[in-house]
Amino acid sequence: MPESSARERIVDAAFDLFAERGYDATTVEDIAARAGVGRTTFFRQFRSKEHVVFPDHEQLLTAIAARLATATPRTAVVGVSEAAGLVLQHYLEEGERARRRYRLTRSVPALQERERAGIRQYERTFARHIHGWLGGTPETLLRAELIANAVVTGHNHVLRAWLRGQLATASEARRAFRAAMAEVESHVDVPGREAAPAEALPAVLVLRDASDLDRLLPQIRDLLG
Amino acid sequence: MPESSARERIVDAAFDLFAERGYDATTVEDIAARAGVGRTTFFRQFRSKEHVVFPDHEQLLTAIAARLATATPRTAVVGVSEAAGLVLQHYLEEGERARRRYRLTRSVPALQERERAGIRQYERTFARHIHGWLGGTPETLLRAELIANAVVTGHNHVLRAWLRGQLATASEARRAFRAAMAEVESHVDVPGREAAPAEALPAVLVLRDASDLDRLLPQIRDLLG
DNA sequence: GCCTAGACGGTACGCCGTACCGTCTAGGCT
DNA sequence: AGCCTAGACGGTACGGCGTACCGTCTAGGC
Repeated sequence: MPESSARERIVDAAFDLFAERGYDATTVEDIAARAGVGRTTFFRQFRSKEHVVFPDHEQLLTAIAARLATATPRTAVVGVSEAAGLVLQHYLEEGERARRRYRLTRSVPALQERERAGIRQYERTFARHIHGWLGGTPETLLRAELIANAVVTGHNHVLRAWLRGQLATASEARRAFRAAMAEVESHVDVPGREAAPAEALPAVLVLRDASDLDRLLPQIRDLLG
Repeated sequence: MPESSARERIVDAAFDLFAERGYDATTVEDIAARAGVGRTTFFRQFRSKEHVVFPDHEQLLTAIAARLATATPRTAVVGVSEAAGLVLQHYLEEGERARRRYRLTRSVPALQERERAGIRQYERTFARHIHGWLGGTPETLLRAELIANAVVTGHNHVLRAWLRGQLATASEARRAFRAAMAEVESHVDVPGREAAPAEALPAVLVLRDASDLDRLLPQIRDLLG
C-alpha cells in the first residue's frame, strides 16, 4: 500500500487540526495521534510545534543559497531577483496551504514571530552573498545588509498582497514581483546593474521536461516581452 | 528603609544568575528567590523569562513613538534620526548591562529571536509614521517599509559595533551613528530632505537642567560644527 | 539465516506560563 | 478613629512543551 510519508501526514494532520480547533487548542499529541505516529516521531521530524507550520523552510533556504552561489558580481541583479523569486514561486505552487498558513500566522503571535525568524534567515543568506560580491570588507557590510533587507522586504510586500487576494492570479503576482524588484533596485544600488545591462545578455533556459515549460512559460514570455 | 523596587531587584537578580550559571540553567524560581519575591510576582512584572533581559523595551518604544509624533514631513529626516538616536543613547547610558545583554543574546538563540522581535517593533513604528508622512496610500507602503528598515539596520550596525568594543567611546559611537544615518539617507529617499535643508533651520533645544546639557553637549557641538 | 544500525513508540521528567486562591496593606469615606 | 474596598502579594495546582532515555522492531549486508 503506497502510504504517504510520516512527515507529510503530520503536516496535513496539523493544518487540519489547527483549522478545526485553532492553534493553541491543538496539542502535539493530538497531531501525532491523527497522523498515526507517536509523539516522539513528531519531534524527530520537527523541532517544535511551531516549526510544523513552515515545513519547507529549510529546503527553501538551501535552494536560495544554491541559486545565489551560482551568481557573480556581474550577474548579481538577476541572481538576487531570481533567488527571491524562488520563494514566491514556492508559495504560488503551494496554493491553498499557503493561504491557510497566512490565516494562521495572522492570528497567532507565536507563529508570527516564528515566520519573522525564518525571514531573518533569508535576509542573512542574501546579505552574506551580496557582501561577498561587494568585496567582503567591513565598510561594505552595512550596504550589503541594506540591500538584502530591501530585497526581502520587497518580496514580502508582494507575497502578502497575493496571500490577501489582492493579486488574483499567479502571473499577476509575478508581474508585481518584478515591479517591486525594480523599485528596490531604484532605491538601493545593487552591484553589477550598470556593468551588465539586461538587454545584452542572452537568456539560457534549462528545462527537464514539458511540465517545466508549461509552468515557466508565463515568466519566460514576460521576461522576453 | 529605602528598598529598590521589586522590578529592579528582579532584573538585577536575573542578570547576575544568568552570568553565573547561564540562561538555561537558571529557572524563574531561582530569579524570584534571589530577588526576594514570589514566582507569581515575576510573571506579573515580565511576561516571560525572556522578557526580563529587555526590561526597558516598552519604555523605549513609547519614547520613539512620542518623538516621531512630533515630526512633520518637513522635519522627517531629523525626526527619524533623532528617534533612532534615542535607542542608541539609551544603550550608551546603560553601559555595562548592555554589554552583558549582548553576550547573553549572542549565546542564547531564544534571546536572539526575542531581540529581533523587539527590533521588528521598532521597524513597524518607524514605518507607520513614515508611511503617514508619505501620504498613507498603498503605493507608498513599500517605500515606507524600505526606509524604516534601512534606518533601523543602520542604527543596529553602529550599536553592534559599540557593543563589540569596536567603538571605544560614546562620542565615537554617536559620530559613527551620524555617518550611518547619512549613508542610509544617501541610499533611500527619506521624505523632506530637499524640502528643508538643514542649514536653513534654526536649532531649538529644550533642556530641563544642567545634566541634560552636559549629556547632550557633544551632539550639539557636532550638529553645529 | 544471522547481525547490526537506525527508526519507532512509550515513559518519565523539568520547567514554563496561566488560572485561581486567600492574605495583607495602603488609602479614602463616614 | 474605625471601617472598607481595591490592588498587590505569595502559594498552589495544572496543562503542555521539549528532552532524555528505554526497549522493540524492521530493513539490509555478510
